[in-house]
Formats: sequence, C-alpha cells, structure tokens
Amino acid sequence: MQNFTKYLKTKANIAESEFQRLIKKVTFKSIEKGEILLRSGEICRHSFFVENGLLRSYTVDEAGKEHIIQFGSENWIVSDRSSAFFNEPSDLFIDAVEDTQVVLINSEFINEASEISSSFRNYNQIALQNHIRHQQKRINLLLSASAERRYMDFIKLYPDLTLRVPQWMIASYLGITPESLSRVRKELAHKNFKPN
Amino acid sequence: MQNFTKYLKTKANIAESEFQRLIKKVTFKSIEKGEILLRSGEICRHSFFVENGLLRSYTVDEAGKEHIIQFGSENWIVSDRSSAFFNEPSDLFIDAVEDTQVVLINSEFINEASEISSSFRNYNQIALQNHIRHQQKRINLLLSASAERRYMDFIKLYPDLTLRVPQWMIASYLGITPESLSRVRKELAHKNFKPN
DNA sequence: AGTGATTCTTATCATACATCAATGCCCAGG
DNA sequence: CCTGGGCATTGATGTATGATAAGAATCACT
Repeated sequence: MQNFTKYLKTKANIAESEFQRLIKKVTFKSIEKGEILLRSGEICRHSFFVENGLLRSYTVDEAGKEHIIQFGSENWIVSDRSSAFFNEPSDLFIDAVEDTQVVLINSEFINEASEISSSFRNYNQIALQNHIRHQQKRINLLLSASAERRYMDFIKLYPDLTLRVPQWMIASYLGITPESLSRVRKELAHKNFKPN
Repeated sequence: MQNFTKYLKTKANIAESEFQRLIKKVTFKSIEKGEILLRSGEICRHSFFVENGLLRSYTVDEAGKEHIIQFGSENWIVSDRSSAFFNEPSDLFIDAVEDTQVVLINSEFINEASEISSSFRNYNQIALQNHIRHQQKRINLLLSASAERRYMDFIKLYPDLTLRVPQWMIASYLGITPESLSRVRKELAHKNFKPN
C-alpha cells in the first residue's frame, strides 16, 4: 500500500499518529482482470484507490452497449461519487481492466479523516473541484469536437492509457464505435506522414 | 433579494446575526438581456446567484459557434467553478438570456460563510456533489443517447426552461443544430398524435 | 401599425459516423 | 502445436445529423 500511504501522508498531509489510526479503517484487495466491483443498481459503499492496475466505470444502455465514464490507474480514486454521497443506487458498473490492487475506502474513513485533518478536507475539496473541471471539459468536447479531435485530446491527456487500454474501450470513452476509431487512427497516420 | 435571503437563511441555515454580517459582502445588480458577465480568458471572480431572470454559460469554438454549458434561472448559481476555485482564466462566457437580477458572490463571502456556519459548508458540499451528479448524467446522455432522447430528457428535467429559452439555445445545450431540433420536434409531434 | 431583426420551419444536399459482415491477427489454454 | 476467442482493420452500405438556403412566423422597437 505504498501509494496509498504516500497519498495520505504526502498529498493529504496526514501525520504519522493519525495515519496509524486511519489506516485501520481501510482494507486492501487484489482484483482480477474483469472482476466487477460495483454493479448498476447497487449503492456505492466504497471508493477504490488504485494501488496499481487499472479500473474503469461505465454505464450499460438499453441496447446493452457500454459507455465508459472514467478510467482510473495508479493513484486515482474510482467511485460513483453521487451514489456514495447521496446513498442512492448507482447506475454505474466498475470493473478491472487489468489485474489491480485497490484500497477500499468507505464513508467512515472519509468522515474520520476529514475530522482529523484540515489538509485532508482541503485535499478532498480540490479533488472535487478537479472532478468538476474535468467533466466540464469533457462535456464541452462532446458538444463541440469531432471524433478525431476528441481522440487527439485523449492521447494528449492520457498517453499512458492510450497504450494500456484496448482501443474499443477508448472508443467507448470517446462516444464512437471501435470501427470509427480505427478509421480515425488511419487518417491521422496518413496525415502525419504526408508533409504539406 | 428575497430569494437570496431565503437561500441563506433557510437552505444554508444562517442565523440572523450572521446574516447581517454576511450580507454586506455581496452586491446586487440588474442585468439587461444580452449583457455579458464573464468572458473567456477572464478569471471568474464572482459567482452569480439569480434572483430572477435567466443566465447561461457557454463556450465559443474556433468556428465561432456557441456551446451552452449551463442555464441558471431563479435560485441557481451560475459561475465557472474551476476558474473561480483555481484562479485560472475561464474558457466560458456568461450572459443574460433575459433581463436578470443577480447577487454577486465572491470568494471572500464563501470563505467567511464557510467559517461562520457548518450548515453553509454542508450546503456547499451538497451543491458540489449535485453538480458532479448532473454533469455525469449529461456526459452519459451525450455518449449514449440520440438527439431525440436527449431532448425528451431536457423537457422532462427543465419544463420551465423549455418554454423560456429560445430553441436554438436548447439545441446548443443538446449538442445539435437548431434545424435538427426542429426536425426532432416535428417527429415527436407526429408520434404523439398517431395512436399505435 | 410598420419595419427590420430574430427565430423557427422546411427542403435539398452533404457528410460524419454507425452498422453489418468478412478477414486477419494475436496469444492463452488445452 | 493447434485452436478458439477477443481484438483490430477494412469495405460496403445505411442513417442521423450537419450545412446551406429560402420562406414563414414572431418579436422588438420606433
């Protein structure tokens, strides 16, 4: 749990004594590729801090198609914030794209850490605001940009994921079909070799 | 400022004495239809609480097209949260869809209210979480739903706005052209009159 | 009331992207 | 090894939505 420890101590600035107390509240778990951590309809009772590996959250529409909402690799927290915060059934699934080790964080942990540490509160606040900023950018891209632009933006923002994640998942994240993404890539390859 | 007063006293549960102190921090302003409150590139130094009337926030792409991010009518707060929180230049515009009366809220107000009142902190937290939930739903719709479904969802969620806002703005919010929205509406009208 | 500006509709044509289907690739498990 | 199930690519074709343009309707301001 080195990453999680570092997250608490460095990022959220939790002191050693408080750390010892908090660490008892969380549990560690190894997840196999494909294993499902949250299903639509359930209430999201844990947030998942990714020690290593890769998670994704996604919805499934009436036609059975998946639409990826979020990827989370090392040091990211994957969760359905709304479900966890409001205690409502989630409409997301969360599963593992790779074999993954996670730290399970429940609301008890969050509350206690918030009480103990103002810098944790602060860090949490920043995380929320970042989430909003990120979502807003994504909405704007979905409203205004072509598949190609969205893909280029994705590569730039997540060069690591571009390599680790199968293309059909990237397509799903971008809101296009795998076939379309394949074609977009082909075009981009052409452009980059043709000097003009 | 009845609505704003009610918002502070009832929703955020601010006591009278504290209210008197806080109210000095805000300013009241009447905005004409079309007036611009925030421009892309500026830092968003105020959030706008809508007493009455209607605001919108939107981006403008390279082709000069507007893409509406948010509407805000009575009792809503319109802002670029990211810009305000992180002190970064915004990429949004905010202007008035109707003649509007707003209360200008700056970060000083937020900080002070947060210090004074735990229920204000709490209310603020809920607002953030609601924002995230709302954005996530919108992302999911943009990823998965047709223009028609998105429009129906909009009507259901904002029956009032559907009447007050010109259609081309709704189209912009939905990520389609006004012409497409017109077609969608025509089709919906047909369906509703044909029993089958 | 009149006139010009916005907004909405309708029609035609254009295009980005989806769908369907076939092929080849890779590599995981017997 | 071989073999089968994901995955990526490619081609043919379909469709929802965009672009353009024109007319009709509505609104706003003198």
